[in-house]
Amino acid sequence: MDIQKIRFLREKLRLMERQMNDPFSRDAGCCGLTLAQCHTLLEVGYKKEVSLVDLASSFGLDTSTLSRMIQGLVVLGLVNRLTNEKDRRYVAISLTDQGRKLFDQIEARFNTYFAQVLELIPSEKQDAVVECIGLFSDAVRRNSESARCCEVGSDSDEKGRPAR
Amino acid sequence: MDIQKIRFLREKLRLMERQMNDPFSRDAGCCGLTLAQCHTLLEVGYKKEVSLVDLASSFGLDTSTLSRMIQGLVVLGLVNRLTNEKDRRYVAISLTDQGRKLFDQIEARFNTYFAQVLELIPSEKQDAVVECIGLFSDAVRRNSESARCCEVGSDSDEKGRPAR
DNA sequence: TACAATAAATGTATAATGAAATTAATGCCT
DNA sequence: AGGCATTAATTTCATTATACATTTATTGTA
Repeated sequence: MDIQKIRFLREKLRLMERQMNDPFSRDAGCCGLTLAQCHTLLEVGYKKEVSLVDLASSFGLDTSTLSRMIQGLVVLGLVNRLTNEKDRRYVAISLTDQGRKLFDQIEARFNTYFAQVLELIPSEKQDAVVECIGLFSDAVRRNSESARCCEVGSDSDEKGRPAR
Repeated sequence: MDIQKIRFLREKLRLMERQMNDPFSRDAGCCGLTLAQCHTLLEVGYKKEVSLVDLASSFGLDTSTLSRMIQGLVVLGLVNRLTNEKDRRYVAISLTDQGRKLFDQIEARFNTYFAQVLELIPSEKQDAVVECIGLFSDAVRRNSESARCCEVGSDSDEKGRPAR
Protein backbone atom coordinates (compact mmCIF):
# COMPACT_ATOMS: atom_id res chain seq x y z
CA MET A 1 0.00 0.00 0.00
CA ASP A 2 1.05 3.52 -0.88
CA ILE A 3 3.24 5.23 1.70
CA GLN A 4 1.27 8.42 1.20
CA LYS A 5 -1.88 6.68 2.35
CA ILE A 6 -0.14 5.20 5.34
CA ARG A 7 1.05 8.65 6.38
CA PHE A 8 -2.41 10.08 5.86
CA LEU A 9 -3.91 7.31 7.96
CA ARG A 10 -1.42 7.80 10.78
CA GLU A 11 -1.99 11.53 10.83
CA LYS A 12 -5.75 11.10 11.05
CA LEU A 13 -5.49 8.46 13.76
CA ARG A 14 -3.16 10.66 15.73
CA LEU A 15 -5.49 13.65 15.62
CA MET A 16 -8.48 11.46 16.34
CA GLU A 17 -6.94 9.98 19.44
CA ARG A 18 -5.90 13.34 20.82
CA GLN A 19 -9.22 15.02 20.29
CA MET A 20 -11.52 12.14 21.12
CA ASN A 21 -10.40 11.81 24.70
CA ASP A 22 -10.18 15.47 25.37
CA PRO A 23 -13.84 16.22 26.16
CA PHE A 24 -13.81 13.39 28.70
CA SER A 25 -10.49 13.98 30.37
CA ARG A 26 -11.01 17.45 31.72
CA ASP A 27 -13.54 19.18 33.88
CA ALA A 28 -16.62 17.10 34.44
CA GLY A 29 -16.17 15.13 31.24
CA CYS A 30 -16.41 11.81 33.03
CA CYS A 31 -19.01 12.97 35.53
CA GLY A 32 -16.36 13.64 38.14
CA LEU A 33 -14.18 10.60 37.56
CA THR A 34 -10.79 10.54 35.91
CA LEU A 35 -10.72 8.95 32.48
CA ALA A 36 -9.06 5.81 33.80
CA GLN A 37 -11.65 5.45 36.55
CA CYS A 38 -14.33 6.05 33.98
CA HIS A 39 -13.05 3.28 31.71
CA THR A 40 -12.82 0.94 34.66
CA LEU A 41 -16.33 1.71 35.78
CA LEU A 42 -17.65 1.12 32.27
CA GLU A 43 -15.83 -2.18 31.96
CA VAL A 44 -17.23 -3.40 35.27
CA GLY A 45 -20.66 -2.32 34.12
CA TYR A 46 -20.41 -4.16 30.82
CA LYS A 47 -19.29 -7.38 32.42
CA LYS A 48 -21.69 -7.27 35.39
CA GLU A 49 -19.26 -9.14 37.60
CA VAL A 50 -15.52 -9.48 37.06
CA SER A 51 -12.35 -10.44 38.84
CA LEU A 52 -9.18 -8.39 38.89
CA VAL A 53 -7.46 -10.70 36.43
CA ASP A 54 -10.38 -10.33 34.05
CA LEU A 55 -10.16 -6.59 34.22
CA ALA A 56 -6.41 -6.51 33.98
CA SER A 57 -6.45 -8.62 30.87
CA SER A 58 -9.24 -6.59 29.28
CA PHE A 59 -7.17 -3.48 29.66
CA GLY A 60 -3.76 -5.03 29.17
CA LEU A 61 -2.72 -3.63 32.55
CA ASP A 62 -1.19 -5.15 35.65
CA THR A 63 -3.49 -6.54 38.34
CA SER A 64 -1.84 -4.27 40.88
CA THR A 65 -2.92 -1.26 38.87
CA LEU A 66 -6.47 -2.51 38.70
CA SER A 67 -6.49 -3.46 42.36
CA ARG A 68 -5.79 0.13 43.28
CA MET A 69 -8.16 1.51 40.68
CA ILE A 70 -10.98 -0.64 42.04
CA GLN A 71 -10.06 0.37 45.57
CA GLY A 72 -10.61 3.97 44.54
CA LEU A 73 -14.02 3.20 43.10
CA VAL A 74 -14.97 1.23 46.21
CA VAL A 75 -14.11 4.24 48.33
CA LEU A 76 -16.31 6.38 46.09
CA GLY A 77 -19.13 3.92 46.67
CA LEU A 78 -19.39 2.98 43.02
CA VAL A 79 -18.36 -0.66 43.03
CA ASN A 80 -18.64 -3.65 45.35
CA ARG A 81 -15.84 -6.04 45.97
CA LEU A 82 -16.99 -9.40 47.33
CA THR A 83 -15.02 -12.54 47.93
CA ASN A 84 -16.16 -15.31 45.63
CA GLU A 85 -17.31 -18.09 47.93
CA LYS A 86 -16.69 -20.80 45.36
CA ASP A 87 -13.04 -19.88 45.16
CA ARG A 88 -11.99 -17.50 47.87
CA ARG A 89 -8.95 -16.31 45.93
CA TYR A 90 -11.20 -14.36 43.61
CA VAL A 91 -13.13 -11.20 44.27
CA ALA A 92 -16.33 -10.50 42.41
CA ILE A 93 -16.38 -6.87 41.36
CA SER A 94 -19.71 -5.30 40.46
CA LEU A 95 -21.44 -1.94 40.40
CA THR A 96 -23.31 -0.60 43.38
CA ASP A 97 -26.67 1.05 42.76
CA GLN A 98 -24.93 4.38 42.78
CA GLY A 99 -22.30 3.00 40.42
CA ARG A 100 -25.01 1.84 38.06
CA LYS A 101 -26.55 5.29 38.03
CA LEU A 102 -23.24 6.89 37.18
CA PHE A 103 -22.58 4.19 34.62
CA ASP A 104 -25.83 5.08 32.89
CA GLN A 105 -24.96 8.76 32.90
CA ILE A 106 -21.53 8.18 31.47
CA GLU A 107 -22.84 5.80 28.86
CA ALA A 108 -25.36 8.41 27.81
CA ARG A 109 -22.68 11.03 27.59
CA PHE A 110 -20.41 8.90 25.45
CA ASN A 111 -23.28 7.89 23.21
CA THR A 112 -24.31 11.49 22.78
CA TYR A 113 -20.78 12.52 21.99
CA PHE A 114 -20.32 9.92 19.27
CA ALA A 115 -23.75 10.53 17.83
CA GLN A 116 -22.81 14.20 17.53
CA VAL A 117 -19.57 13.36 15.81
CA LEU A 118 -21.29 11.06 13.33
CA GLU A 119 -23.83 13.76 12.56
CA LEU A 120 -20.98 15.85 11.23
CA ILE A 121 -20.35 13.27 8.53
CA PRO A 122 -22.43 13.34 5.34
CA SER A 123 -25.34 11.03 6.05
CA GLU A 124 -24.70 8.81 3.07
CA LYS A 125 -21.21 8.10 4.42
CA GLN A 126 -22.09 7.43 8.04
CA ASP A 127 -22.69 3.73 7.69
CA ALA A 128 -19.52 3.24 5.72
CA VAL A 129 -17.53 5.08 8.37
CA VAL A 130 -18.88 2.87 11.13
CA GLU A 131 -18.25 -0.25 9.10
CA CYS A 132 -14.73 0.76 8.14
CA ILE A 133 -13.75 1.58 11.68
CA GLY A 134 -14.96 -1.88 12.57
CA LEU A 135 -12.81 -3.38 9.86
CA PHE A 136 -9.78 -1.43 10.95
CA SER A 137 -10.25 -2.25 14.61
CA ASP A 138 -10.55 -5.93 13.81
CA ALA A 139 -7.41 -5.76 11.72
CA VAL A 140 -5.52 -4.14 14.58
CA ARG A 141 -6.67 -6.94 16.86
CA ARG A 142 -5.74 -9.69 14.45
CA ASN A 143 -2.36 -8.09 14.01
CA SER A 144 -1.76 -8.01 17.76
CA GLU A 145 -2.73 -11.63 18.05
CA SER A 146 -0.43 -12.78 15.31
CA ALA A 147 2.42 -10.52 16.47
CA ARG A 148 2.45 -12.18 19.89
CA CYS A 149 4.89 -14.79 18.58
CA CYS A 150 7.14 -12.97 16.11
CA GLU A 151 7.50 -9.49 17.60
CA VAL A 152 7.42 -6.06 15.96
CA GLY A 153 10.88 -6.37 14.50
CA SER A 154 14.14 -5.60 16.32
CA ASP A 155 16.02 -3.51 13.77
CA SER A 156 19.10 -2.83 15.89
CA ASP A 157 19.99 0.32 17.87
CA GLU A 158 17.91 0.25 21.04
CA LYS A 159 19.61 3.16 22.81
CA GLY A 160 20.17 0.78 25.75
CA ARG A 161 17.29 2.05 27.87
CA PRO A 162 15.53 -0.20 30.36
CA ALA A 163 12.40 0.27 28.22
CA ARG A 164 10.05 0.18 31.20
CA MET B 1 -28.36 7.40 14.11
CA ASP B 2 -29.11 3.99 15.55
CA ILE B 3 -27.94 3.46 19.11
CA GLN B 4 -26.74 -0.03 18.18
CA LYS B 5 -24.36 1.47 15.66
CA ILE B 6 -23.09 3.98 18.16
CA ARG B 7 -22.36 1.20 20.63
CA PHE B 8 -20.65 -0.84 17.95
CA LEU B 9 -18.54 2.15 16.97
CA ARG B 10 -17.53 2.87 20.55
CA GLU B 11 -16.57 -0.73 21.18
CA LYS B 12 -14.40 -0.85 18.10
CA LEU B 13 -12.74 2.46 18.89
CA ARG B 14 -12.05 1.30 22.42
CA LEU B 15 -10.40 -1.92 21.30
CA MET B 16 -8.50 -0.10 18.59
CA GLU B 17 -7.04 2.40 20.96
CA ARG B 18 -5.94 -0.23 23.46
CA GLN B 19 -4.29 -2.48 20.97
CA MET B 20 -2.81 0.12 18.67
CA ASN B 21 -0.51 1.62 21.25
CA ASP B 22 0.50 -1.62 22.83
CA PRO B 23 3.28 -2.66 20.44
CA PHE B 24 4.90 0.74 20.90
CA SER B 25 4.51 1.17 24.63
CA ARG B 26 6.46 -1.79 25.88
CA ASP B 27 9.95 -3.15 25.41
CA ALA B 28 11.76 -1.52 22.56
CA GLY B 29 8.57 -0.54 20.74
CA CYS B 30 9.64 3.08 20.48
CA CYS B 31 13.32 2.33 19.94
CA GLY B 32 14.09 2.86 23.59
CA LEU B 33 11.92 5.90 24.21
CA THR B 34 8.69 5.98 26.15
CA LEU B 35 5.60 6.47 24.04
CA ALA B 36 5.23 10.08 25.17
CA GLN B 37 8.83 10.85 24.31
CA CYS B 38 8.32 9.12 21.02
CA HIS B 39 5.30 11.24 20.13
CA THR B 40 7.17 14.36 21.11
CA LEU B 41 10.17 13.44 19.00
CA LEU B 42 7.94 12.77 16.00
CA GLU B 43 6.13 16.06 16.39
CA VAL B 44 9.40 17.97 16.54
CA GLY B 45 10.54 16.10 13.47
CA TYR B 46 7.40 16.91 11.51
CA LYS B 47 7.55 20.59 12.29
CA LYS B 48 11.31 21.01 11.81
CA GLU B 49 11.44 23.78 14.36
CA VAL B 50 8.89 24.49 17.06
CA SER B 51 8.41 26.40 20.26
CA LEU B 52 7.02 24.94 23.45
CA VAL B 53 3.68 26.64 23.00
CA ASP B 54 3.42 25.15 19.51
CA LEU B 55 4.09 21.71 20.88
CA ALA B 56 1.82 22.12 23.85
CA SER B 57 -1.04 23.19 21.66
CA SER B 58 -0.45 20.38 19.16
CA PHE B 59 -0.75 17.87 21.94
CA GLY B 60 -3.31 19.71 24.03
CA LEU B 61 -0.92 19.54 26.97
CA ASP B 62 0.48 22.11 29.34
CA THR B 63 3.71 23.87 28.43
CA SER B 64 5.23 22.70 31.68
CA THR B 65 4.73 19.11 30.63
CA LEU B 66 6.36 19.74 27.31
CA SER B 67 9.18 21.71 28.85
CA ARG B 68 10.16 18.69 30.88
CA MET B 69 9.62 16.28 28.02
CA ILE B 70 11.93 18.32 25.81
CA GLN B 71 14.45 18.56 28.60
CA GLY B 72 14.55 14.76 28.66
CA LEU B 73 15.14 14.57 24.94
CA VAL B 74 17.85 17.21 25.13
CA VAL B 75 19.63 15.13 27.75
CA LEU B 76 19.38 12.11 25.46
CA GLY B 77 20.99 14.16 22.72
CA LEU B 78 17.98 13.93 20.44
CA VAL B 79 16.82 17.53 20.25
CA ASN B 80 18.35 21.01 20.31
CA ARG B 81 16.89 23.86 22.22
CA LEU B 82 18.03 27.28 20.97
CA THR B 83 16.88 30.71 21.96
CA ASN B 84 15.16 32.46 19.09
CA GLU B 85 17.17 35.61 18.50
CA LYS B 86 14.26 37.48 16.94
CA ASP B 87 12.21 37.06 20.09
CA ARG B 88 14.23 35.84 22.99
CA ARG B 89 11.19 34.56 24.85
CA TYR B 90 10.91 31.68 22.40
CA VAL B 91 13.09 28.63 22.09
CA ALA B 92 13.50 26.93 18.76
CA ILE B 93 13.31 23.19 19.24
CA SER B 94 14.67 20.94 16.53
CA LEU B 95 16.14 17.48 16.05
CA THR B 96 19.85 16.82 16.37
CA ASP B 97 21.48 14.57 13.78
CA GLN B 98 21.09 11.69 16.17
CA GLY B 99 17.48 12.68 16.77
CA ARG B 100 16.84 12.68 13.04
CA LYS B 101 18.24 9.17 12.76
CA LEU B 102 16.00 7.93 15.51
CA PHE B 103 13.07 9.82 13.99
CA ASP B 104 13.61 7.97 10.73
CA GLN B 105 13.74 4.63 12.51
CA ILE B 106 10.58 5.29 14.46
CA GLU B 107 8.78 6.57 11.40
CA ALA B 108 9.72 3.42 9.55
CA ARG B 109 8.49 1.30 12.40
CA PHE B 110 5.14 3.04 12.58
CA ASN B 111 4.72 2.91 8.83
CA THR B 112 5.52 -0.77 8.80
CA TYR B 113 3.08 -1.42 11.59
CA PHE B 114 0.17 0.34 9.89
CA ALA B 115 1.00 -1.19 6.53
CA GLN B 116 0.79 -4.60 8.20
CA VAL B 117 -2.53 -3.78 9.77
CA LEU B 118 -3.97 -2.59 6.46
CA GLU B 119 -2.78 -5.74 4.78
CA LEU B 120 -5.12 -7.67 7.04
CA ILE B 121 -8.08 -5.88 5.48
CA PRO B 122 -9.54 -7.20 2.20
CA SER B 123 -7.70 -5.27 -0.48
CA GLU B 124 -10.85 -3.88 -2.09
CA LYS B 125 -11.77 -2.29 1.26
CA GLN B 126 -8.44 -0.78 2.14
CA ASP B 127 -8.97 2.53 0.39
CA ALA B 128 -12.41 2.92 1.88
CA VAL B 129 -11.05 2.27 5.37
CA VAL B 130 -8.40 4.92 5.00
CA GLU B 131 -10.89 7.39 3.61
CA CYS B 132 -13.47 6.71 6.32
CA ILE B 133 -10.98 7.09 9.11
CA GLY B 134 -10.12 10.43 7.56
CA LEU B 135 -13.77 11.42 7.55
CA PHE B 136 -14.24 10.34 11.12
CA SER B 137 -11.11 12.08 12.33
CA ASP B 138 -12.16 15.29 10.63
CA ALA B 139 -15.59 15.03 12.22
CA VAL B 140 -14.03 14.61 15.65
CA ARG B 141 -11.96 17.70 15.05
CA ARG B 142 -14.86 19.79 13.81
CA ASN B 143 -16.85 18.66 16.81
CA SER B 144 -14.11 19.77 19.20
CA GLU B 145 -13.90 23.10 17.51
CA SER B 146 -17.60 23.77 17.69
CA ALA B 147 -17.88 22.42 21.23
CA ARG B 148 -15.38 24.98 22.47
CA CYS B 149 -18.20 27.43 23.01
CA CYS B 150 -21.20 25.38 24.15
CA GLU B 151 -19.67 22.58 26.21
CA VAL B 152 -20.44 18.85 26.32
CA GLY B 153 -23.60 19.29 28.33
CA SER B 154 -23.76 19.53 32.12
CA ASP B 155 -26.56 17.10 32.96
CA SER B 156 -26.40 17.59 36.73
CA ASP B 157 -24.78 15.37 39.37
CA GLU B 158 -21.04 15.98 39.22
CA LYS B 159 -20.07 14.04 42.36
CA GLY B 160 -18.36 17.23 43.55
CA ARG B 161 -14.85 16.14 42.65
CA PRO B 162 -12.13 18.68 41.89
CA ALA B 163 -12.12 17.19 38.37
CA ARG B 164 -8.39 17.75 37.83
C1' DT C 1 0.08 -33.61 53.57
C1' DA C 2 3.62 -30.79 51.36
C1' DC C 3 4.23 -28.07 47.35
C1' DA C 4 3.16 -25.65 43.04
C1' DA C 5 0.08 -22.40 41.10
C1' DT C 6 -3.03 -18.66 41.26
C1' DA C 7 -5.60 -14.17 42.81
C1' DA C 8 -5.27 -10.26 45.18
C1' DA C 9 -3.06 -6.76 47.80
C1' DT C 10 0.89 -4.01 49.12
C1' DG C 11 5.44 -1.69 48.90
C1' DT C 12 8.28 0.85 46.01
C1' DA C 13 9.66 3.35 42.03
C1' DT C 14 8.87 6.02 37.91
C1' DA C 15 6.52 8.56 34.06
C1' DA C 16 3.21 11.92 32.78
C1' DT C 17 0.65 15.41 33.88
C1' DG C 18 -1.52 20.13 35.53
C1' DA C 19 -1.66 24.27 38.42
C1' DA C 20 0.70 27.87 40.44
C1' DA C 21 4.58 30.67 40.97
C1' DT C 22 8.69 32.60 38.91
C1' DT C 23 11.72 34.70 35.46
C1' DA C 24 12.71 36.87 31.26
C1' DA C 25 11.48 39.23 27.22
C1' DT C 26 8.40 41.95 24.38
C1' DG C 27 4.96 45.31 23.09
C1' DC C 28 2.19 49.04 24.00
C1' DC C 29 0.28 53.21 25.97
C1' DT C 30 0.54 57.44 27.93
C1' DA D 1 11.25 56.92 27.58
C1' DG D 2 9.21 54.43 31.51
C1' DG D 3 5.89 51.53 33.37
C1' DC D 4 2.58 47.93 32.81
C1' DA D 5 0.28 44.07 30.63
C1' DT D 6 1.22 40.04 28.02
C1' DT D 7 3.62 36.16 26.72
C1' DA D 8 7.17 32.06 26.66
C1' DA D 9 9.54 29.20 29.25
C1' DT D 10 10.89 27.07 33.47
C1' DT D 11 10.48 25.39 38.12
C1' DT D 12 8.13 23.70 42.17
C1' DC D 13 4.75 20.91 43.97
C1' DA D 14 1.14 17.56 44.02
C1' DT D 15 -1.34 13.79 41.96
C1' DT D 16 -2.58 9.92 38.85
C1' DA D 17 -1.45 5.95 36.46
C1' DT D 18 1.43 2.56 35.95
C1' DA D 19 4.80 -1.76 36.48
C1' DC D 20 7.54 -4.88 39.04
C1' DA D 21 8.56 -7.44 43.13
C1' DT D 22 6.97 -9.24 47.31
C1' DT D 23 3.59 -11.03 50.42
C1' DT D 24 -0.62 -13.37 51.82
C1' DA D 25 -4.38 -16.34 51.20
C1' DT D 26 -6.40 -20.01 48.78
C1' DT D 27 -6.70 -23.91 45.81
C1' DG D 28 -5.26 -27.92 43.35
C1' DT D 29 -2.21 -31.80 42.97
C1' DA D 30 1.64 -35.19 43.34
